[in-house]
Amino acid sequence: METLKENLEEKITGKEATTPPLDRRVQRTRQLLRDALFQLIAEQGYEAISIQDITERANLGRTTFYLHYQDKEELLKASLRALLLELHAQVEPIPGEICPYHIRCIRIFEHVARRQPLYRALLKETGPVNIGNMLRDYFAELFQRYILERQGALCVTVERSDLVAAHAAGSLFGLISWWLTAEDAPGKNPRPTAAEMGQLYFRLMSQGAGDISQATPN
Amino acid sequence: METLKENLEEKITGKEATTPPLDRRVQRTRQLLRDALFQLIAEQGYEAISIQDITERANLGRTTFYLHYQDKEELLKASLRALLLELHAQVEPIPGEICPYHIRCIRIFEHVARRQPLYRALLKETGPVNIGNMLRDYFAELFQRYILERQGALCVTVERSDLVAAHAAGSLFGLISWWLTAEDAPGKNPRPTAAEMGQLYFRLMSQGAGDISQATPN
Amino acid sequence: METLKENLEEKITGKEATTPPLDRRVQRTRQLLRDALFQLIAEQGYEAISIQDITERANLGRTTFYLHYQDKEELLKASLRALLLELHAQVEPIPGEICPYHIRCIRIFEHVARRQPLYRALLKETGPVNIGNMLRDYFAELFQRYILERQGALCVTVERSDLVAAHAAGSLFGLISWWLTAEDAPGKNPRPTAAEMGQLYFRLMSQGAGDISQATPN
Amino acid sequence: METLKENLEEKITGKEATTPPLDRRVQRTRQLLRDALFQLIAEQGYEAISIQDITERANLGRTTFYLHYQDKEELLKASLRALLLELHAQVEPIPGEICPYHIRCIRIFEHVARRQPLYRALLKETGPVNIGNMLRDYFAELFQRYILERQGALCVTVERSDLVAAHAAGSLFGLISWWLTAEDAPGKNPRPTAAEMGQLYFRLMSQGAGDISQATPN
DNA sequence: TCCTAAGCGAGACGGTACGTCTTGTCTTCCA
DNA sequence: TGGAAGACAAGACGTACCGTCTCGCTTAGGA
Repeated sequence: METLKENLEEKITGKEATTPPLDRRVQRTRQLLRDALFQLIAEQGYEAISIQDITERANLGRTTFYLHYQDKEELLKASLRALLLELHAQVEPIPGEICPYHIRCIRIFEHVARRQPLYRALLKETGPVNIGNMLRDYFAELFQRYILERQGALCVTVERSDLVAAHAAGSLFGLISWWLTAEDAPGKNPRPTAAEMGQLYFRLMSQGAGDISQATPN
Repeated sequence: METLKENLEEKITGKEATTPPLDRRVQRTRQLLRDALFQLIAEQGYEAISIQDITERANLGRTTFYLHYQDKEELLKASLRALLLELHAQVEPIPGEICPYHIRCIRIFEHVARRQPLYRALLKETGPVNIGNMLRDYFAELFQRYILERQGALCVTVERSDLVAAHAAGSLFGLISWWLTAEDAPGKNPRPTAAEMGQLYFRLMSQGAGDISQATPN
Repeated sequence: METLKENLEEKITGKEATTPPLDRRVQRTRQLLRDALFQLIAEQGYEAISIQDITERANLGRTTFYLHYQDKEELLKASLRALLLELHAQVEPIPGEICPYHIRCIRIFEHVARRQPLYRALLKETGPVNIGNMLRDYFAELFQRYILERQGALCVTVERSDLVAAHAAGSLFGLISWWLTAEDAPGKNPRPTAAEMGQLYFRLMSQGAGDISQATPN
Repeated sequence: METLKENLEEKITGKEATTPPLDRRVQRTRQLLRDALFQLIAEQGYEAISIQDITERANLGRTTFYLHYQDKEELLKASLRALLLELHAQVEPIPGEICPYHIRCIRIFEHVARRQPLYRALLKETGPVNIGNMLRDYFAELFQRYILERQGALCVTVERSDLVAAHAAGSLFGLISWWLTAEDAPGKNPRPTAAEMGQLYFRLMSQGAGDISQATPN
């Protein structure tokens, strides 16, 4: 069950992992590029950024960028992989820890809260890579694992586990999106806390929004 | 409650609606541009399209594009508004018709099925506009309307109706995404039909995926 | 010897003369265009003017321009022909009048003085038509006529009369250019009057700048 | 008295002279652009040339043009400066050489003869820069220098030396124009040689076209 | 008096060139 | 060898004019 984490780690270091030590300068340069990208995304959104912008922010020459990444997109992917790894580390129980699922749900929202400006930018304007889809895929994998563990206890047959995972991931994605966009206007209900969001999400997953089967509108 | 439809209609025709006749040539030209855009999106994805491409496909001069739209993005928005209007027309009950919600859910998937290649491209690679968010917003509005009608019958208080709408929309989005991506490989379960998807979606909404509260994995 | 005047008149009215009456409105419209052009040339120079500018200044629709002239250039030519006709009328002696050549020289500068802003703009920045060449050609023709009348009295053989005409025209052109550009700064010699310029020009033509044959500079 | 040459050299190399080495590639590229421009001017005239045309002829990318010159006009100016420098080098006596003015006049026409096609195009159709005026200004400077050296020997007072220079330059310009345009038709006088033109020009300058003061035409 | 042809305005359209911006490649130096 | 600097090709962008066209309005002059 550690495959996910390993997968992510592999993905993040990517081909970088192949040449093991890899000159510290190189590592430092790449880190500078990644940091610059995330800073700029939070400020202007992904689309508006040029490679020039990134290297200027990172105090590097434009040519240097191409020594490490082919594309703005490749850099984005690498950076997102790092972000997901961070998410994973903060959500999954540490070995030996008992951590029921609803706690993990809360932890997800806590992670998002910590990185609020970045997520806000990422979710609002999605570049060619579609961070949304990447997140959804990760969430789907997360839930599929759970469903497989609990098979039989759910009203959904295992064969459709991927489908349910898509449902859960989509919902989570929608909720995060709503949460980051919701304003804390006076007179309105205050924006829920991360814990409340996590609880609510868990309830929506397990029980749905209520029995609406006899609805006959119009 | 017809505001949505009216809104959409207003938005699509936009300022075009103000000067009622608006030279048929203009209407035709804009239609050509919209059609060309959707064709090309299905073929290459949004990002890869240049304005040159669009006008060539539409058999128009490049300059003409700028007489009608500022941006590739503006054209996309107008086109998406038209698509949503189409969706709306196919989902909402015609006056006098009785159409319970689960039927509407099925109709949504039927609409998607009809426009499969387009949706596949739109959902996969999202440009600056994020069709996903637009769809989610529409779905959210759809469900919020329903929740308001049925308030009391749901386990969610009305004050959080927008939150639940975000959940429902996100889930729907996730399911559509999964549905369009799922392949019909032999040995695997066959891809569900639109009706099955609609039913399933309705059940997930109303009852959730099952009681998973006592989960203690890991 | 009146061919020149007739030529000019023919040229100005151009094909317009073919359909004799030619609706007064048409005449008026063309006049408006010509006036607008000269105004704008004096203000911005020829190159910077767009057809839009001309028609706006003339209070006409852009399409209307093309009903009368093919080009900005064609309009310029027509306008210049009118200007040359004016020059001719003011320089040539009226029938019966005795008018020695040095008087005509003065009249040329008087004409230029009257139209100062226009000439300044025309000489400084020459468009594709090269008003300079047109003027030079006219001057050359003027002097050639004189040379032919006086043949024998000049140190230049008749066979080279066109050459001398080119010399005279070029010089005149240079002097006008200098005259229109020279500023009347305090401490400097005051800018010569039109009469002085005419006299000087006549002297330079007939006697040259002085005997410089024994020069051995450097 | 060497200021002129130095001025010209400064102007040609322009700011390019400030960073002495200036990558040979840059020098080569600019040379290619200049050559392409002159070729095309001789073929089609200045106005008809697009920047595209220039860079294609020079085997360069269109963008590259803008790395070196702002405008077609700026390139023209730079090219003309080089041409004038060439003229200057061929006309002025080399140090120690004794070269009376009438010889220099001949050399001017010899230079023009060498560059015939170019000059023909430049004089006929003058773009916004007006090569004519640039040449005239150079000629004027040339003659003003001479007049200052010989002051007293001329019938024109020194205070008006600029005026006489304008006369001389204009005349020279007119003669060159005529010379390049004159055709060598059978039955007509043969086109004069460069030496003849130089001699003639010198005589027209020093003695004028003859005494025409008692003319009473018409 | 009507009505019919012409002048004219408005503006959609295709086309060409412009000057700018970004990308990715390459080459040359420097540490 | 990693990185800086920067020339260069390629190509899309949005803008500005151009010249053509179609559509109606108005305004005479001839029936």
